[in-house]
Amino acid sequence: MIKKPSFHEHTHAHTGGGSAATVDSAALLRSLGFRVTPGRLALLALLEAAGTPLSVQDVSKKWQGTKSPDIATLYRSLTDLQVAGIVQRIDLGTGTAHFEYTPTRPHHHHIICNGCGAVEELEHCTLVGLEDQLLITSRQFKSIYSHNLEFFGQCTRCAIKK
Amino acid sequence: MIKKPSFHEHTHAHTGGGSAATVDSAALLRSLGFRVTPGRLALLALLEAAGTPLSVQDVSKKWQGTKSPDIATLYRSLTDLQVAGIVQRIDLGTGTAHFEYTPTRPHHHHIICNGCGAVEELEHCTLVGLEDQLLITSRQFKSIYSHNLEFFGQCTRCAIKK
DNA sequence: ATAAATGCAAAAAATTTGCAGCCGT
DNA sequence: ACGGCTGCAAATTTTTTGCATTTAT
Repeated sequence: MIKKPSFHEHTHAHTGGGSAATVDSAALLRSLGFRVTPGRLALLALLEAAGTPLSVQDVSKKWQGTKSPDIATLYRSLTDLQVAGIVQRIDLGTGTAHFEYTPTRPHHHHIICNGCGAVEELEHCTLVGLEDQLLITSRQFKSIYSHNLEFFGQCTRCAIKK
Repeated sequence: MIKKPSFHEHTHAHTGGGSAATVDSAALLRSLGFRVTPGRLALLALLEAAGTPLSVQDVSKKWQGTKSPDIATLYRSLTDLQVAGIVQRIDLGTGTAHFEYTPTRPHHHHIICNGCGAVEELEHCTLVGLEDQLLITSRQFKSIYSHNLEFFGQCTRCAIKK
């Protein structure tokens, strides 16, 4: 189901100079063995600008300038990028997959409002230590690659309304 | 989207005497305002016996004795029970919802194998303290009701195979 | 030139909804 | 008897797949 991409011999580009906080997505894509297409670049730019996890529907709606790529293409791209590790798939409890691209920001999690669905990004994650600890007591596992952590609560606005 | 159930004036049954580790699901259902039907009881029993989160498909396949309830009924029941808080909806990263009923065991999380999908249940959760801490720094949130936490790694069996 | 990326159509899978009849309380 | 619960059919929504065409390298 999930296949690792075949890495190329390119360097793991991160555009050394580091022009502002923006990442050179083109170089990043290339370094991962992807071809640099306008669609891919626009997709990553859109995700990055959004600042919150988006569903495929969201992406399609927010797409601007050119006509949005086909839904099928979006699913394919996002899945590929997620497998490559530069896009994270997040479960907001809505039943549909959401994707996040955070080339600059560190690994983190979210808190979602049960009332209105508002998503707040949390400061960086403190679970790395926990992973090591878990592996010690785990019977079946010797390695952890990733984790998902989402909190669900009520945002202040919804708290007032009710 | 997710609304808390309106509790009745019944007592929060847990069959006082505590006959074995098994919970009196009938009383529990009643205490939450649900009707006690053979389907509900069998569903909870099946989930409890499974010992791992099940999808609606899983439930339907594992159903035994009588003919499995309709998929629509399963979705309705599981959603209701989840809203009531006695069933948890878990995201195993498969894209389909999984449900868990653990009336006796404490709140916990899972580690899922990226290779074969094996699910191991982790010892109880240590995140409660973290929640309080998060709320202090959160801008938009003052209360957290729940959280999802799943780890993804490689189980020892899959580690050998590759 | 080659293989990857995309669009389009279609299929498959997951989830929801409407409504009539059944059953727990 | 009332209202919740269920089955059945159908509709929606989400996600995947096949194939011909375009495009990056």
